[in-house]
Amino acid sequence: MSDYSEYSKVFKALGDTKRAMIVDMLSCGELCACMILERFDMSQSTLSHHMKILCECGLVKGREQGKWTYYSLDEDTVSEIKQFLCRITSDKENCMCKDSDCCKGCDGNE
Amino acid sequence: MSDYSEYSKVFKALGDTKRAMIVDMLSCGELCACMILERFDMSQSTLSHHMKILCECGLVKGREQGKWTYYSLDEDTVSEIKQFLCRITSDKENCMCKDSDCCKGCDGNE
DNA sequence: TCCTCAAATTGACGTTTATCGATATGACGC
DNA sequence: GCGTCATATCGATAAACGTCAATTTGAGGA
Repeated sequence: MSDYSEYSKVFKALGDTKRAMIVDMLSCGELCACMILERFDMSQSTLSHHMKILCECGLVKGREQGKWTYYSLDEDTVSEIKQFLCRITSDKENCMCKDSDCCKGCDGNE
Repeated sequence: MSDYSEYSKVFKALGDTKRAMIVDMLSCGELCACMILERFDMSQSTLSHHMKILCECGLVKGREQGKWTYYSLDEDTVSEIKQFLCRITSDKENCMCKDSDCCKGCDGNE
């Protein structure tokens, strides 16, 4: 049904403080790598690595223009991950937990 | 301003497939550890470790009752993490990126 | 008071991650 | 074509992570 492992990549990406900050920065619009780098105390190779992770999970898109690479949020993925987060944290009428032998607690079940 | 590292813990917790599944299970209501364990192919100590991580980041609450421990989602944290996700992914009028030397792109800035 | 059972903790392991410096790639201007 | 600049990739390293089996803790029942 829901692809946990796909979205886990996104959560893993957001699980790093600096990557969460990068996402926050990009939420205001496209930025080129050097602008992002300026804001952080990290090497260029480390930033590049973080951007790769953000891109690979789908949260961020890269657009190359000459020497520069511009990054921006992928709004589709953003909205998907929000939906996913809502889905796994909200009660479901037909949840698997509602049938048979789950959600009764140990007492009622043994 | 916003405490990235606090919420990064929550994302890190959700970044593991199995923990995301556990959250999904708990969204339908309280469950005791043994019920969760039944659903997974993992050792009891591994489950206990995952539950600890989920509790420590605030996503899940544990309630001990006799021999058993019942787990449930902490709705406050759930709502906070949703808000945080929205915040870092949506455009902000007074975003730090809107001032001075950011968001102009490299061309306009050097 | 024992024994049993649920859960947490410990210690070990192999894997993944974050980071860096160094190097490679590829675009631009001369 | 040659330096320079922006990024990406590589290789190394130390820390963090997921997992298990074994042990400990603590509650309940005989």
